[in-house]
Amino acid sequence: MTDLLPPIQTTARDDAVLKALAGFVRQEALGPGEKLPTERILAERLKVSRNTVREALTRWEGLGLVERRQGSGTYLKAAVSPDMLHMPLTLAGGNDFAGLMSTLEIRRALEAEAAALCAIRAGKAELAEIERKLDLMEEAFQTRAGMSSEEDWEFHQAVFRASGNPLFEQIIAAMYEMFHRFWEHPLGVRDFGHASFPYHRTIFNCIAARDPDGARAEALKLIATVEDDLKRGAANLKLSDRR
Amino acid sequence: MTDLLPPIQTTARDDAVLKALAGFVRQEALGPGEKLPTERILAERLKVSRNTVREALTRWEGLGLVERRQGSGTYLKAAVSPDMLHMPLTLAGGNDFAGLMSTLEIRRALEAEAAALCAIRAGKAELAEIERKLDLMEEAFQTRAGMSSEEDWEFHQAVFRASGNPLFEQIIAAMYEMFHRFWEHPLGVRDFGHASFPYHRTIFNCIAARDPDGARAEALKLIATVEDDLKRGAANLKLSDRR
DNA sequence: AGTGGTTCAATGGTCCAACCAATTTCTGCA
DNA sequence: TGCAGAAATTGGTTGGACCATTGAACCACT
Repeated sequence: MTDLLPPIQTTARDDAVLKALAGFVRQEALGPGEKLPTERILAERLKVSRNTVREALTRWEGLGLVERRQGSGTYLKAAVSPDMLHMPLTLAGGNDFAGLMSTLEIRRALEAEAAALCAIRAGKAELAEIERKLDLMEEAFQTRAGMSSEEDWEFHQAVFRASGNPLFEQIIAAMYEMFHRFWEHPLGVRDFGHASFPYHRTIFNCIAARDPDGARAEALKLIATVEDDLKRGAANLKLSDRR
Repeated sequence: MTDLLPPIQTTARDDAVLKALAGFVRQEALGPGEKLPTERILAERLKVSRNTVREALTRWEGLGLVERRQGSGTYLKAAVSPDMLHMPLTLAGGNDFAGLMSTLEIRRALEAEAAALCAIRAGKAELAEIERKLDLMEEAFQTRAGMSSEEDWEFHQAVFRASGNPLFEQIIAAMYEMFHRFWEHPLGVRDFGHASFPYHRTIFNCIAARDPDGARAEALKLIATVEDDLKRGAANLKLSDRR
């Protein structure tokens, strides 16, 4: 019945500090990379203890909004506005074949959707950026005769960014991280990722042609090749070297 | 060239504290709701200052893993294992409607995939559980003449669980939480969710019939109705009451 | 001019010892 | 037995101190 009676907040110093700090960042128009006031100065200005300031900054650090460098200062790592919404996502993934497949299933769903949305929404600038990343990737592929994780990932990121939905990039980044956490060497499959190579351009072509369904289909094919590689790798070494 | 020279880590007390604490939780087999040692005790046992312990716990609190109650103690809020991946999602606010649509786009991608996987993998027990939740939801719909968030969510959860991939439930739970944080009152749409009602059963029918493509299609229709409700709501009150 | 070493102030990281505020537990009276 | 008040427990806050790292200024030497 009385569900809408949130407990009153008699003490919430850290939150108050963060609110004030967010306001300060906005007023000063601070962007990523810029340095914000010293802990000691903040403590003095806000009339709270330095410990309280530190707890507040620890929160922001945990959210990836801020980076603290001892001896140097505290720097903004992302754009911060007073009305942001944070939702911590903690994934308890198993470090085994099933875990890898789990991340791939998520990627399959999200990459397909993101590619389709991208085909609908990407502007000219975003399109150009994607093509640039694609060229870089293809060049790296020719030069080093193999897939480059770095350039490959940057291409995908460009697509996610152009999807107009920031959540895609963030969530898939988590999947990517889980995937790479124990994929230090390619599971014995020497040409891991080779098969996925051509689909990068086909995805881009569909996006450039404003063909959402095509983009989705090509993205699905790409993920399918990765799943295939993974299964081959699992068969190869039977996952004996668990991390 | 020398890309593989990561900066060395000379100090990382709080991380060490969290690692130790995670190990403790695992060894003691502590679950959600259970109380963990006092800050003072932790400080003494780990031979670190209480301040350090507090910074570590502040991190976990920010991640939603733990809840601190003054005068009472610190309690686990979620299962915690030493090898978890934390990925704070942050939605740069501004426009409420855009934020809601962002979460819905993720849901569209994941719910469709989960429903399809569920149609392939669900066992008899899982199928029965889903149907039970469906019955409960339909009963609540008749009784209260409206969608019930609670029973509706439980139905979807049952589907995700039966998908065989725990990541679906975890990620969509985060989306669900974000969605409800925006949607404190139903945006002026009195029959929000009504249109989605019939699709719950059609989804279940497809799953029971082992029809992945059908399940995916019905899930997409369901999300489409929610998006529709949302757009209606946005048009209604023109988003004048920004939080 | 430039290279490398030294000094020194600024800054985040840690520690300590109190005290405050909310909660829980215990105690003693009715 | 029941309950109000005292006492202990626990997270929240404060202030002050010191350590470790950083970066800039300065200096000596080539």
